[in-house]
Amino acid sequence: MFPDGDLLLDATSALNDEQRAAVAHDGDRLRILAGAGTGKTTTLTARVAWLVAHGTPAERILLVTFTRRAARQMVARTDSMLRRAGVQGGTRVRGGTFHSLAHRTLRRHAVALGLPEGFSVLDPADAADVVDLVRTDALGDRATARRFPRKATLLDVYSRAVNTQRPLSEVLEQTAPWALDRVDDVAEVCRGYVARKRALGLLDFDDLLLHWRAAVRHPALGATLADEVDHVCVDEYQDVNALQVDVLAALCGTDRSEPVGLTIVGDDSQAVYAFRGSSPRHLLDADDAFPGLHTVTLEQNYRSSQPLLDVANALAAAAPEGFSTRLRSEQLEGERPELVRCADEDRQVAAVCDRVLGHREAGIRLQDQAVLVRAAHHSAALELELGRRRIPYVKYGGLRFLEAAHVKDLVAAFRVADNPRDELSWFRLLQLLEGVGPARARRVVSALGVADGVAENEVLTRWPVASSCLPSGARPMADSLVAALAAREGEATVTRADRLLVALTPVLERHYDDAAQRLADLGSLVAAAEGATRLADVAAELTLDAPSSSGDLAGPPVIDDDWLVISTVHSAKGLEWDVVHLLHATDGNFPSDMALGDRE
DNA sequence: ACAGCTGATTTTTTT
DNA sequence: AATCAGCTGT
Repeated sequence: MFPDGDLLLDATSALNDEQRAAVAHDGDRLRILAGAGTGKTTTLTARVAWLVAHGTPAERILLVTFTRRAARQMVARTDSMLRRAGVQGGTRVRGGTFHSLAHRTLRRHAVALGLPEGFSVLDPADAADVVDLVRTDALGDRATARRFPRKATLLDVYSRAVNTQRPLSEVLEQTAPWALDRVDDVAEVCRGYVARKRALGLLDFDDLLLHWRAAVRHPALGATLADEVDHVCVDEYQDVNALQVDVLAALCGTDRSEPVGLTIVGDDSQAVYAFRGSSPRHLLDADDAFPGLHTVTLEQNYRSSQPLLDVANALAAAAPEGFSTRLRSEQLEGERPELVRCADEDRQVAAVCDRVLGHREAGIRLQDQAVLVRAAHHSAALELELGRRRIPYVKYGGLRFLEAAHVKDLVAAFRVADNPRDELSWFRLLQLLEGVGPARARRVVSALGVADGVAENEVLTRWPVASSCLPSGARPMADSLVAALAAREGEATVTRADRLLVALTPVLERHYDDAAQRLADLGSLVAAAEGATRLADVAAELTLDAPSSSGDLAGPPVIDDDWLVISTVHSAKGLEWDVVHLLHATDGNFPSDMALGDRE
């Protein structure tokens, strides 16, 4: 019955020779070095189709990506290809980001792994809040000559130490050298953070990977997990870190009874996540980790003209090591990139606006143009001017929807509604009230018995007692908020979400100067609760599968049906436009001067 | 004792 | 622009 001729034909008919060699490789260790714009997604999709045509059930193929967008796109494309070829229903490729796959695995096997069954996942901002709690506990008001590292920096230091398995002092020297004289305090905060996470049943992003690794290395459970998979495909392999390689090595290890195949795709010249422990070394040295690895290189570029690629090739050739793929295009004619010198930021903004409009006059929609920046705040001046000129735009990267303070407030309400023992969310909510700061919030939380194992349904019954810790001015708002927390029989999740928003509204109005603007965002968060069974799931889903811009959740801009894209370079990887404007192409930004500390 | 304010300080990129 | 440390008024 196999191979399935139609499927194969559909998958491979439009491929070039390089791509076909990759797709039809008949071995179970394949590395595809795919330069930018060489049809990587097409090739990987076709590879999946080829595997299915040769007998691998689609649902036993695991597709691992780094971003939710890539995961969605890849799964959708393989799905439609399989459907077109008439492969029978129920067969969907399993796909997701490293972190979301880890999350799913840990949820299913929490008990076997010794994790609390209802563990919650901390996004980096939540994690920073935990660090903040721990820091005040651990340090008290120890007098200091110098400023102590901020909570986000502390978290970064901790995370790097975990991901790279290096001593704290070494990491600190690299990331926050000015605080070296306080290693002991930093270490104490880290220890407190770990203890607190354990006590509260919380996992941060690093923990997801750590426990996933433990799961696949577990003698019995690891075998079960590997038995569910026949082939693993990993995209953007140049961005994996040591922990992720460990997971793959365990899953696809040679000691499995049924060998699990592996296809990795990457491009060492597109490695941009070294700051979070990734290293293109893992792509370069993949043949050590996976013996018998076969390599195919894709250099035929379909995105750009040759003059543009010449510039990219020249830059890449200067890299001290790596595969140095050379991109070629069939489109030999074309313009070279234009370097526009601007005397100051105002003139840069004006120049970009004029060019964007000029291109639109020439028939290129705003959607087919993009402005790329190295750091999210680099576009601030441009955004102001776009606003003045009424040019609609969507921004990717930078502050995420879920990181905005007011969004976190509503999410905290969602979480408490589902799980009244969520100490962190209580703590956050209470401090929104007038006259309530860390100290009072702490007292209320402890009066509720949140920390000391009071049954979930009993927490709210303690409210009348606990609320006596609040100043009288805060009482009415607090009471109505708590009244909204209780679930009602047969009530839809969206209705409940909306009720929470209504109760929270006066609180937010008092707390934020620009409340009107902030409240406008929150309707879409309530809408996201549609169809979810638990409110906390809305938060968890969004934590790991966050919309990449507020636009994703709020819908496209209202003014127009065409809009310009502003994106960080990081968020733009893999996308393409007809015209791209790069802001601040100056020393210190490309590359960032913060990345110039060492040779790499 | 505490919340909330003020002025100084720091500032990349993201799962 | 967000965060932090120290200050001030309740």
